[in-house]
Amino acid sequence: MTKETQVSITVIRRLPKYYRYLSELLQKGINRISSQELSKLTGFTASQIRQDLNNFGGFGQQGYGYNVEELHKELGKILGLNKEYKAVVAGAGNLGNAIANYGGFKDAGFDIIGVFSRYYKDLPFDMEGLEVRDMSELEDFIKDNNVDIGIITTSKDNAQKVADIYIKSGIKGIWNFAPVDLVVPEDIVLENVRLSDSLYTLSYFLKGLGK
Amino acid sequence: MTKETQVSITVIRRLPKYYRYLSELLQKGINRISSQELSKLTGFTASQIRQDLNNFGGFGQQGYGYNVEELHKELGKILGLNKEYKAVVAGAGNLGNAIANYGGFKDAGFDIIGVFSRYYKDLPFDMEGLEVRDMSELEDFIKDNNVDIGIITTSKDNAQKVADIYIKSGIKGIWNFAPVDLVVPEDIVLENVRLSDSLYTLSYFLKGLGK
DNA sequence: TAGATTGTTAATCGATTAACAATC
DNA sequence: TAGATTGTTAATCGATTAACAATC
Repeated sequence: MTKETQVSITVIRRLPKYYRYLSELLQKGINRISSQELSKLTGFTASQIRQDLNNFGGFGQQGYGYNVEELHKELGKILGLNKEYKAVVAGAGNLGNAIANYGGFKDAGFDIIGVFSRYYKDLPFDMEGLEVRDMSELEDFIKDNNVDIGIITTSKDNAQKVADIYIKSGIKGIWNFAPVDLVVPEDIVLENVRLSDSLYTLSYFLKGLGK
Repeated sequence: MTKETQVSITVIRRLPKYYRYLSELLQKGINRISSQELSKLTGFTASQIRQDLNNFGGFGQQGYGYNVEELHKELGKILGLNKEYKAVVAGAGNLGNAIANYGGFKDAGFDIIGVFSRYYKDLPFDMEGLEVRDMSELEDFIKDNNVDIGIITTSKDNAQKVADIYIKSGIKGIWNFAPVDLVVPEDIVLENVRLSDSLYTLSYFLKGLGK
């Protein structure tokens, strides 16, 4: 709706870090911060910080800096954290369990309202209060509850199948933990978490150390 | 030791994807691939792929392309996946549990040989066969077993304390899941997994969809 | 050999940094 | 007002893409 020209993904991926530090400052009761101070905290240059923020508007004030509370609120809006999202998890293994039970997402407005598994009949462990449903109910559940986000913590072999169900059911965003590149229509937002890629990167630099 | 001039982090982070597709090709019994075909698979341009690989050597052959098995092996070496690493997990919550029990890391040469918790006395759930030790034993355990990698799945409040123990004990790499920026000496390799950053990024694009 | 595809140099594009006038 | 710090333009740097000679 705004004329706002496409902001680059590199900028977007820095926003959560700004948001995190602003949350801390807010908690500490600090109500003013300059790009230079924010630079010390985040490790980004002051210049870059000002450039980044100015993609979304002039939140600062010359000679003063930025108001912590205001900037925090604005970044929250930009990231969509002022909204409530409903999410489901498909794949009730250890990782699905961890994601479904991590309280921090709920606090940020992401409410996980269902967990689904193919192995409903004999799950290997207790899901800690969260009722685990059979995968066959996934589609109806999403439609009935207007679920926004589908989380995939299945094995890589089942991930695309689950994604297809998500897409068919009208989900808008997929948070994928399976190590596959999912095929999704372009109006579906896909965000991948690549745990082994991250570990391999660590390994690369360890090797450089001569280990 | 090699004269190899510092390869940029953006290149490094693409390597695991190449490696993943080459593993797949290998499994399918395909033994030859061109940069153009690899481009179709990965979504990177053929030109970029050739540039990336040539940071590490000329693995291809004019008129032919790349030998899948050879390139796979070379990338494995570059990423350090031909080595064995010992790792420990600090923080035996849901996420620590998931990481410690995920078999895939073991297969890639990362052996998690210990799990540590502050709440050893009354862990809220069973750790599935993995013995959970008290945090007080962490330092000696690392020294006695020559542990390479320390994984942090504690709350953010305890993460730096754990990192300090890791550093003191001689660990070389830290894989951090806690949402804090850890302070570590520069000879320690630090790799962060930012789950909420990833979720916030998803949220940003969902919002753009008008949700 | 003719065709294909690399390795590499040069051109382009985008992102970061520097600089400074505007202004609180 | 004087000092500080933004917003923004210009300069630099780095990464991606294009092009093509080398060569299998």
